[in-house]
Parts: sequence; C-alpha cells; structure tokens
Amino acid sequence: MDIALPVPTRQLYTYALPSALNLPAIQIGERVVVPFAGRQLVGIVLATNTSTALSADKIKTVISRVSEQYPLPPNLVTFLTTLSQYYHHAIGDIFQQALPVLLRQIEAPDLSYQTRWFVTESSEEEALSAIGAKAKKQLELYQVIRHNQTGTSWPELRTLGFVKQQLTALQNKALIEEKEIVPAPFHWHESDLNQDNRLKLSPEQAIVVSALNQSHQAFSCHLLDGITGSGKTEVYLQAMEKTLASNQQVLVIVPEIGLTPQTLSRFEHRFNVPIYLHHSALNDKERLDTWRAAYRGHAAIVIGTRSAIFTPANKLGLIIVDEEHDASLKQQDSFRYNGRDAATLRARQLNIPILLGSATPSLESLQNAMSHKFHYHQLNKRAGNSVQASMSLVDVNHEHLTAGVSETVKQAIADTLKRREQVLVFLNRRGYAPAINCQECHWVADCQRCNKPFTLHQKDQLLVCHHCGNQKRIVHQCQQCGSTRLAPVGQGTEQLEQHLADWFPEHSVVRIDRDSTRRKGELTKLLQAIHNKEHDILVGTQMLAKGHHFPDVTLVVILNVDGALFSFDFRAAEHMAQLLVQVAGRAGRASKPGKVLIQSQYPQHPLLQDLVNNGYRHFAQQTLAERNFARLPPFGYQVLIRAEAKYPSYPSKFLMAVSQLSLDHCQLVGPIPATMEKKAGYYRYHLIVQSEQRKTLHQAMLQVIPFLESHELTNKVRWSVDVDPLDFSW
DNA sequence: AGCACGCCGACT
DNA sequence: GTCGGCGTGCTC
Repeated sequence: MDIALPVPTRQLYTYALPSALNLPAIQIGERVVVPFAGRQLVGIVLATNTSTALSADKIKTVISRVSEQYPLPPNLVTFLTTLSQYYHHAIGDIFQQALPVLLRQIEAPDLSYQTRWFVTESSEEEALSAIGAKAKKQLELYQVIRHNQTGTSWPELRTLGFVKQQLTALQNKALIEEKEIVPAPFHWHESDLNQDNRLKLSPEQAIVVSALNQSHQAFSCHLLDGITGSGKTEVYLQAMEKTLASNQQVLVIVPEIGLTPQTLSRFEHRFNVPIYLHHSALNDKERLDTWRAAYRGHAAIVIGTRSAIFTPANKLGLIIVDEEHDASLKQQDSFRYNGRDAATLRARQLNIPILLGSATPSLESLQNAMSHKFHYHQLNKRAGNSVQASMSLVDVNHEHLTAGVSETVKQAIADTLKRREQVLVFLNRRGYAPAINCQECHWVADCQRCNKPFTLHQKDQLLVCHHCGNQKRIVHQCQQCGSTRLAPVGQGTEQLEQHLADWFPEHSVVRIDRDSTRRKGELTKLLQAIHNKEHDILVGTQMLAKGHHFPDVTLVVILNVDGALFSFDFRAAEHMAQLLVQVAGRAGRASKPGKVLIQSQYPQHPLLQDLVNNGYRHFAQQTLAERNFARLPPFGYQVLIRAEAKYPSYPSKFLMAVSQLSLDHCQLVGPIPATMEKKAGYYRYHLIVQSEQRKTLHQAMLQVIPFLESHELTNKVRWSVDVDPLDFSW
C-alpha cells in the first residue's frame, strides 16, 4: 500500500501490510507506524491494494496501526492530495502540516473526554447509613454530587474544598461513580439564535444572504465587496443561519485571530452553539480538541487562520473567508498555499457555498467576479448613515518637513486635537530610523549578512537588521573614517512618536507596532486605552490597519506611500491601495466624518490620483486593465522558483539550467537576483515560469521539478516552488 | 527531514 | 592508530 510520510520528497512510499494487522481492514486515511531510513515514522495510508514495480526485497512492512478512531475523512485525503498536485509540494509534508501534532506521534494521544462524578443507583437513605454520621465531609460531598444532575468535575469539587480521599471513600462504598462526558453532535434549536442584537438587513445585504441561501447544498462562490462599515459581518452571521439550522457546520477563515476579538464575540453573542477556534496561539491539546470537535460534529462553528482549512469538519455546509485580499492568507514558507484559494477548492470538492469578503478585494477575486466565475455582491452603504472618510494628497515638494511631517499635516493634527478628537498617524517602518550614516564620509552601518542598513532602535540602544533579526550594540564611531559624527537617516515609528510628543506636549501619544506590543496582552491593553480616550495620537504600522475600528479618530495621516509607486513588483500598487483604504477605514463614525491625508512626493502620479479621486473599485478596474494588457496575473499564471546558497554562483547557475528545457507556451523570466540578493549570508535568485494557461504551466512544472531534482546542484542550493506567488521581495 | 556512510584533522 | 567533523546521498 502507498503511504504519505513526513519527509520533503514529492512521492509516496510502498509498504506491505501483514494480514494480522489488517483486521479490521485498514482504511484510507489511517495512520500507521513504518520503518523508514533507520527510524520509525507515522504515515498516512493513501492507497491500499496497489501494485508496484519495486523489487520485493526493498519493500518493508508496516509496524503497527496508530489508532482506528480518527482516520482522515476521504474528502480531506482528496483535498490534500489535490493541493499537493496544484502546489507541486511534497505530499507527506502537506499531510503533516494538516494534522495536529498529537496525531503525528507514534503514541496515540489521550482522547478521553472530561469526566464528571454522579451518584449511583443507591437511594439517599442507603447512602446516609453507609457513610455514617461521623464522616461529615463525605456526607457533604455526597450531597453536592447528588444535587448536581449534570455531574460534577473533580476541579469543581476541589475548589469547594474536598480532597481526593473523600471522593475515593464514596466510590469504594459504590455510592458515586465517574462518567466520561462525550459531547453530543451539535443539534440546532430555534433558541440558539439570539435575536436581541440581530440587525435588520439593508436591501443590498439581504440580496447576498438570499443568494447564499439559494445555493445552500451546492457549490457557488460569492465575492462580497463591501466598504468598511457596510455590515459585512452581519451578512456573514445571517448567511450562517440556514446552514446551522440544517445542522451543518460553518468554517470561518480570518487572516489573524488575535486581531478580531470583537468579531469573535459577535459570533458568540449571536449563536448559542459550540464555537471552536483554530490558530497558532493554541497548544497541542487545544488544537486536537478543535480537530476532534469538528470531526465528531460537536463543533457548529470553527473560526481560524488559514490552516483551519484542514479541519476535518465532517458536516461542513458553508465556508466564509474574511479579508480575502489579505496577504497573510498565503503561507510564505514551506508549503506555500493560499488559504482563500484552498478554501475555494475545498468548497468545490464538498459541493457547498463559499463567501469571500473584503472592503478591498484582491484583483484575482475581482476578475473572477467580472468573468462570472464568482457571484459578485457590492455593499455601498455604510450602516447608520455614516459617511466614508474623504482622502486628499499633501504635496511634500513645496513644504518644509520636520521628521518627515509636513506643516499642512501638523496643522491638521493640531486642529483635530483642538476638537478633542483622535489622530492616527500611519508609518510602515518600525524603529527610530531605517539607517545611520557618517556625516563625513557617508559610510552606512550595514548588516554583514544581508548587505542592508541596520535599523536604529534608539530606546534599546541597538542596531537591528529587520531582514534577518541580527542585532548589535549601537556604534558611535564611523568604521570607515573614525569620525564620531554619525546620524540617523529617515524616520521610523519610534522617532515619530517622540516628535509628536514634543510638538503636542499636552496630548498623549501611543505607538502600536511589533516592538511596542511584543508582550502578550499588550496590544489588547493599548487598544482598550485608546477606546477609553487615554491617548489622543496613535502612531503605528500595518498592525493599525487590520480589524480594529477607532470611532473617535477623525484624522488619518499616511506618511510616505511613494515606495509602492515605483516598485518592480507588479502587485505593489494593489497592496498599497488596499493598505491605504484599510487604514482610512479605521476612522470616523456617523456624527464625525473622517479625513485622510496622504503625504507624497508624487501627488500627480496617476495611481494615487485615481485612488484618491475615484476610489478603490475604479483603481482596481484600471489596474486590472493594465494587468490584462501585460498578461500578468490574473490574466496569466506564474510559478516562482526560489534558490539560495552560501556559494554566490550556485543559485543562478542552478536556475539557469531550466532554460535547457523546451517548455511549450511558457515564458521564463530570470534567473534574476532577489530584491535582497544576499540575506542572512545566503545568495538568492528567482526564476519565474509563466503561461497564459494554467494547465500548460502545470504541465511545464511536471517537467521542471524532476529536472531540478536530478540536477547536480540540487542538494547544494536550497530551492522551493511557489505557485501563484504573491510576494517577490523574498 | 534525518540518518548512515564516508573521507580528512586533533587526540589517548 | 581512532574519535568525530559535517559534506553527500538515500529513504519504500
């Protein structure tokens, strides 16, 4: 039989199954322990009764079956197998990533449920006499257990002041017993829907919900393009009702779960059903718990990050992907899948509807909507009559800048603060300054492993490389000419925070970035303080752009967007536009409309003009037209092959070899050095294989990959295949 | 990935 | 003379 093993090879391995182990007959999706290269591994059975050309002496024998309780459901095996073909990634690695850690181990995990104590059949009188008058504590314990119909757990009893001996004493007298509480599969009751906070849908919202209701029990993909504040979450909630009412499960995929506590609490308040979470902060036991709850049908709703798509929800009826444009839906290492695309495939295979939502849909999804592959729904109205923030550009060419901030912006901040409203200043750069250099000879302090400037972190007195994490104590002398006239160049959030505090001393400034929120719970604390209006000025990076809403912010300032205008990455403008609109969307409410100021050196740039004057949708249409003209995604398809090695010439030589192949109807771009040609001591190159036909590209990869695997340099470079790449910067 | 096998430097 | 450094190559 064929087995997927947790090794990075793109193949299955054949093993023999002793007939003694085949009772009951082994199923596809079961876990088995096998000998492999001198050790034991847990593998997944993907085929039984297979024939092989392998000589009999090479075939080893399965050692044991791990557990018969939770074989991977056939639809999950199919799903993962399809993903391995689509992404050309090692199949065993995919199965390993899809499985909770505790199910990848040789020892079967403890799958027992919580136990609770109940009284036995014996009558109260019998019990009282059996306990006797002297054992007062036992009597008390007996009464507690007797009066709790749903059983009492040991931790509950312990907090009531009982000890284990009292429990065992009663158990020995056969007065109480311990029972495992196996949760029942969730079953919908009308009272599970909490009507209190259920909002009345606008006509445009109602159309989406009814469209989803109509495609209940069949595949269809719906793109929900709704501006911030237009009530996407309410659409999600009401679209889920029909699915839950038919006792089917709903899977909700979000970019980052830590950023959506308010969304989560809305789900919990609306539905009185078991909701399980799946995200990176869970421990192994918790992950297994969610996995099993989905498998057994105890879970009605599973909310999680991209890897939640692998949860074996056996009664899945609807998938929702929130913020479908978000780049964090794509895994950027090892198995580089896109959570949104994987979710769409899963919905198609399960023949159920899927809903993709965003205020700034990806161009891929918009194009699918335009070509009628997806149903397209727009929400144009903000709930509660609030108006969208107005955007305008600030030309920095004719202005005096201090710490990167123009006088116009400073004045606008002052005015806003005077009205006792909050200001959000967005700068996508952590630290104090992105570089330090010598005023005499222009020497720049560079990270030796990446050949890129160190970022100055003033507070910590550190130079940190934001590319590889390398850090060292701040230097006070030029290493080239010995001068001590070293100065920071450019601005980061740390510096901005300081200057803003100087300029507006009577107002409190708070900084939200990876550095200021490193400690657990710190982000929640800072956000709460902002909502309590303890701070007037918010400075931060990307982190501020996601999820949170700041109703008292009426001015959003975006410093420095220009990098994206001239990037060689064709998606840079799209990502910039999404970021701007998302940041702008954080601000304002009905009574206080928001204002957005964007500082730029190129205010006449057509991309900026289009976005500011005509909004995201128009911008997206224009950009799609350009992509079409250039036959770039989503009008053409790409695979990016990355290669890196410590020896400088290997990566390009390795990738160059692909051009020997004759690949029909495919173009090769490269090899070209990566944006950061050297990172963490490795030299890095890219090769893009592209085609207008996905099928053609796929066929080409079936030629390219075996070729690279057998190339003489294959083990001397680290290389990987990225289907539908999003980020070319690394 | 991880383990074995293999061929060159500093130790009992 | 061998212990072990990690480069190379294979694993059903």
